[in-house]
Parts: sequence; C-alpha cells; structure tokens
Amino acid sequence: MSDEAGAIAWKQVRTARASEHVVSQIKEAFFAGMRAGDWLGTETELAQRFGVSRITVRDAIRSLEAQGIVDVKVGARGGLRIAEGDPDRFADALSIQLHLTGISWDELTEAMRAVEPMTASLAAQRATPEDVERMRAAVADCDRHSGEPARFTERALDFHLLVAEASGNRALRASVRALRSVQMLKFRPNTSTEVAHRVTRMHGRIVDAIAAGDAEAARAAMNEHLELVSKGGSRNTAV
Amino acid sequence: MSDEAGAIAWKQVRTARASEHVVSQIKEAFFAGMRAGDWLGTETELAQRFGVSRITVRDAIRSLEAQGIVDVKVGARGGLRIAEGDPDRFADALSIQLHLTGISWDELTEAMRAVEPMTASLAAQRATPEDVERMRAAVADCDRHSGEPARFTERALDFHLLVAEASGNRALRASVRALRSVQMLKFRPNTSTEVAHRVTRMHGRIVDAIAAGDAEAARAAMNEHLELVSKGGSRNTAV
DNA sequence: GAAAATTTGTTCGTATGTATC
DNA sequence: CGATACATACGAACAAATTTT
Repeated sequence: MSDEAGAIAWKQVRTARASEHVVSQIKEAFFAGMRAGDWLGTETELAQRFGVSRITVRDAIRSLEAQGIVDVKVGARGGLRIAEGDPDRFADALSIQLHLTGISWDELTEAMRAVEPMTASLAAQRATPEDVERMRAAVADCDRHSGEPARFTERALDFHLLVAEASGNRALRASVRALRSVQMLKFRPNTSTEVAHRVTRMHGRIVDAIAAGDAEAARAAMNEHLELVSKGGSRNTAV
Repeated sequence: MSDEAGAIAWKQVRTARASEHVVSQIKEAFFAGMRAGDWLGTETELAQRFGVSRITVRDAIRSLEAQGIVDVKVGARGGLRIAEGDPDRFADALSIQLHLTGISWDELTEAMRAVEPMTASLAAQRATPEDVERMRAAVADCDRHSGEPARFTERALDFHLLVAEASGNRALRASVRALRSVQMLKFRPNTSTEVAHRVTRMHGRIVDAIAAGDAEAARAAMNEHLELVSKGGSRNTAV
C-alpha cells in the first residue's frame, strides 16, 4: 500500500449499543428510497422485528426523531412514520455545530456574502409576482419598526429569507436560514434608527432589481448591501 | 391588531413528553454558554435533578446525543459531557432534509457555484504552504485514479474540501462538506477517463492560482470548473 | 495484573394517558 | 360513550464496559 496509515480516516467500530444498529438499519432504508409519510410500524412490531426489547427500540426512535427522520404518534393508528421535511431542523443542527466550534462574526458574514448575492440573482430570474409582493410587504414592515432594534432585525431577516425562497433553490434557502439563525442566536441586535433606514432603502433597491428581472443588478445590490453591513462588525446585526 | 390571525405561525403547545422538557432545558443551558467537555452529570443524577425516572432521562439523552450536543461514556467517571464539534454531523442533517424535500441535481450545483468560488478566493488569500502541499497531493492522487470513477470522484471531492479548509472559514467549509456529501449520496459517479483528465487539469489550475495568491484568478478558475461540471448533468458526478 | 467500584446498556412487568373507532 | 390500540412513564433488576484501587 502506498497510502500511509496515518492519513486514512478510519471509522470507529462500535459493538456496543443495540439501539445504534436499529438506527443505522432504518436510516439505510430511509436513504434507499423511503418517502415522507411512509409507515414503519409500532414500537412492539419493531422490537420483534429487530429482536430487542421495546425500551431499546425507544432509544433508537428518540435518536431517529431528533435527526428529523421519523415522526411518532400516540393512540390508535399511531406509531412510526417517515417525517415531513423541515428546513428549521437543519438550521438547528448548524447552529449547534457552529456554537461548538465557536464561529466568529467574520466567518458568518463571509459565508453570507458568498450565498446571498446568488439568491438575489436567481430570484431576479425566477420570482413570481406573489414573491415580489411578499418582499415589498416585508420591506414596508421593516420600515415600520425602524425604532425597535430587536423587531427590526427580525423583520429584516424575514426579507432575506424571502429572497432565498424566491430563488427557487432549496439548498440555498437552507443555507441562508441556517447562517441567519446562528447570527440571530449569537449576536445581539443593536441597530440605530439611521442605520435601519439605510438598510431598508437598500432592501428596496434589491426588490426593484428582482422585480425588473435584472439578475446582475440584483446580485450587485445584495453584494453592496452585505458589504456595508459586514463593516458594522459584531455590534451591528442589521441585515 | 392589524395582523390577521390566519397569518400568524402559532407554536404548538406540548404538554406531552417529559423528556422533551429535559431536552429543552439542557439545550438552553448549552446555548447560554456551555463548552465542549463540560460535565453534565450521570443518568441517575439527572433523573433526580429533573424529578423523572432514569428511562425518561435516557430518552432525553438519546435525543441530545443525536443532535450532537452531548457525549455519553460508560464506566467509572463516565456520564454526560458536552460533545466536541463534528462537521460531519450537520452534513448528515442536511442530507436528511434534502432527501426528504427531494433536492435536485440543479439545485445542488447552483448552491455549490455560489459557495465554492468564494472558498477558492479566500484560500488564495490565506492558504499556508502546508495547505497548498495537501492540495497538490490530492490532485496527484486524483490523477492516479482517473480510470476508476468511484474512487476518482471520492478523491476529487477531497480536493474541494481541502480548498474549503484552506479558506479558513468554518461556515463555508461546513456548507461545502454538506452539499458535497448529499451529491455523493444521491448521484452515482460515472466519469469517463477523458473527463477525469480534464477535471484534474482544472484542479491543477485552481491550485496554481491559490499558490500564487491570486484571489481573482482562483475564483475564476473554480467558477469555470463548476460551470463545466454542472453541464454534465446528473449522469456525471465529476467534481 | 486482578478485584472493586462506577456507570451505562438492556430487559421485564406494570400502570397511565391519549387518540381513533 | 365505551372499547381498542398505542405511546409514555415508572421501578427493579441484572449485564456489560471502563476506570480506579
């Protein structure tokens, strides 16, 4: 072998924990082609199928549930089903990891500056009239709360999510949501009324470009907006 | 109130499940300022602290464990600790959600085209000589496996992760890792030797730009590379 | 290196709450 | 409203793993 053993990322072998085996088998089946709503069985059925006790199955279920793979319902016709998708779950997972790694303000804004101009550009190409309407409403709503930093930041965040939504790309939408949620979680809003007004004006220009279907202008407007905000540093969470 | 009740996203009230209360309390404490390695107690201690049975605590633990928040160790001086960060964890979370939403090849490549040119640009500004060395090694390794589609795709993926690593931005690194892992999971590698050689040459040009510290050239080279690959469609997973 | 102590892993039995029919 | 099906929760016990003595 020419590869050095030290460079290989070995996977740990775990004999311990029967519930882990149950988890990985169900996960495998999930990726092999199960869909939201598919029936998996009751606790008792699964216990028999895997040859373990109900409590061991419960351990596995809690794990699968926390990963957003299954939904549990009590009562008659209850039991386990494959869960519906939920974008917030991924955002949660990312915030946990970014908290553990101690992510910085700069890293967050850099990542947003990579992703969001693209969402604006795509939104300009794909936004429906309803999308544009929602964005305009969000900008107006933002303007109404310029004096309340916490509320303003929340509404401004909504605007960015709407742009991501209008991009028609769920991977980008998930990324924006995740990054923004960490930002909200780790940094306190502290936006002056003056800054708030400037932000709102920029949001307005972004919507205009999107409504006009001008992808390049939308990208540029979003880029300029983020550049300005990133200079605000960690003290300023205006979005 | 000017808002319509129908437009408000009410949060469901859940009386059920004691373990959920335990989970949310520990999660709150986690975000309020706990760090990797912090001690949380043993199962029995937690059961007493929250006034529930050991099994209920176990349910909570499996959930927290699946979310990557805590680590469990058996034996003397075992018990619960706040986990170390693990980038693979939310790559998993993303792949689950993207599988549930039925993400498409186009959405994935679009997202990558947003994120990766930025990683290349930042890598050009920040890569250490060791980073460059690793990238060159990856390219060479890639070249060696041009004839084996599965192996080649894996190695090509390593290259993209190394670039993201060299960007010094953990949020971007996390995004690349997540997107790429979904791509590997959902689409079979099917790269001809000819395409493999072209990909390797492009990788080489990207490293050259990074080594030269030319951010704009690195961004352009990565962009061009992804443009070519995205045209390959879902049949072609060359990266 | 062997024994003891600590702590999670797993099981059974049972009781209770809740949703559906 | 009653019967049924199902998850939720508790307690007691033993097995297995790991650290300390």
